[in-house]
Amino acid sequence: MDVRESLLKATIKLFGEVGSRGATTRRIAQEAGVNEVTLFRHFKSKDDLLEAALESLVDIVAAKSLPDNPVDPATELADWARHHHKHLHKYRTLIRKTMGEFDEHPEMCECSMKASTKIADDLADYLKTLQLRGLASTTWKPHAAAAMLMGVLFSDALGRDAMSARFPYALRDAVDHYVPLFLNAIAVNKTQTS
Amino acid sequence: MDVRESLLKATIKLFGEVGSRGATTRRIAQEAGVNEVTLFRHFKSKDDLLEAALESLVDIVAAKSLPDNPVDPATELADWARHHHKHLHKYRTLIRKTMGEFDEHPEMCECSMKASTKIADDLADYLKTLQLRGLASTTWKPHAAAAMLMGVLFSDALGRDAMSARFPYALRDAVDHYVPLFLNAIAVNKTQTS
DNA sequence: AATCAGAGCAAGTGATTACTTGCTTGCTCG
DNA sequence: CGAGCAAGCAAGTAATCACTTGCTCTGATT
Repeated sequence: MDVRESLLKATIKLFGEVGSRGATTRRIAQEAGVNEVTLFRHFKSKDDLLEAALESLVDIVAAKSLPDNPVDPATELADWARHHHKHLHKYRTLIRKTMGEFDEHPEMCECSMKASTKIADDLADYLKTLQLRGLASTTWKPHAAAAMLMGVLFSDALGRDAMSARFPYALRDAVDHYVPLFLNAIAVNKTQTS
Repeated sequence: MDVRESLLKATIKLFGEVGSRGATTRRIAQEAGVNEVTLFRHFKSKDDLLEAALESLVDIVAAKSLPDNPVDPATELADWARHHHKHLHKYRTLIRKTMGEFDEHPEMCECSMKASTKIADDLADYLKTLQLRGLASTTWKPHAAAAMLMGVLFSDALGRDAMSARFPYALRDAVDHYVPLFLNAIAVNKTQTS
């Protein structure tokens, strides 16, 4: 594996475990299996490395999107929610660290925020289409509804290991509890699929 | 003001700004207007001080609770949501830092998690009462619904300064968008109040 | 065979960290 | 007056941090 690539990978891993101040250049180099000096030959500073590492990760998350032409909102939203809930949970420690360091290093976290905003916009667009086609009520704002679904997925994925009492149902069943509630919230016309 | 008290206050302020690793004992002492040595005469270590500081803060949040006997769910939930949304937003930087440091210092954050769990339990109890009295649908689990409302308040309060595009409405109006959606979600019987 | 870029290694820089020690100062209570 | 306690102050400890310098080695290319 490329030296630069393994440095980025090691940085992401350590940053998720111990944050930017805990991920020392020595530990990163050791984790990547290279000399510390080599690290500084590839990146001009630690901040430079951190920024590059976070940017390299964002590409992965952007993938999954909702269909332009809604056919079965219940199923489509459930699939979408399951996908993003899984991702949020997988990267939960890293996301927690990113949030904690936002106020000190906003430029470092900017790409993460952009990714999250893009996902929210996609969802809001989809919800607006539902409204336009008469598949859902029109009493709510798409961005507010999007915030609602994303909010519960986010806080579940990030909070269930810290506050297990707040989420007394299995991780894999979580989305099945939230999506029906959300469908009620936006008043989707019931179109049973089986 | 008491020396110990001003140390706790300074710790909370700095921790919210720069996290535990950034809040050095020197800066804390300076912020509190006391000598660094005095800090160590009151707290045996920096970790000891941090834990005491976070604990001293939790008492404030516990206050507001929902009525045992629901009369007007729409108004009661809106009041409750506004109150907690305000608190979450006020302490957003501190909460972000706490989340970021959870994996490294879980014992330090435990009291925060307990406070959050208590609030969620209160809400879940209230929602269960709504179900028992026939004021809402019974197709959902109280904890899942509670997670939904708290989730959107949480992610709005913590995310709107970092991702303003995701929340294209004023902070003060946010709750007014979320609560109607939530009332739909749990299918509260419409009881207009005016 | 000669060259040269990329990586390792040993050592060291100056700054900063949490925390300690020894001593002095000032306030309060009897 | 005098005892005792709480705080300030100067200085120092050992560790760790990001980052640099100078040199050596290796392997591919020309």
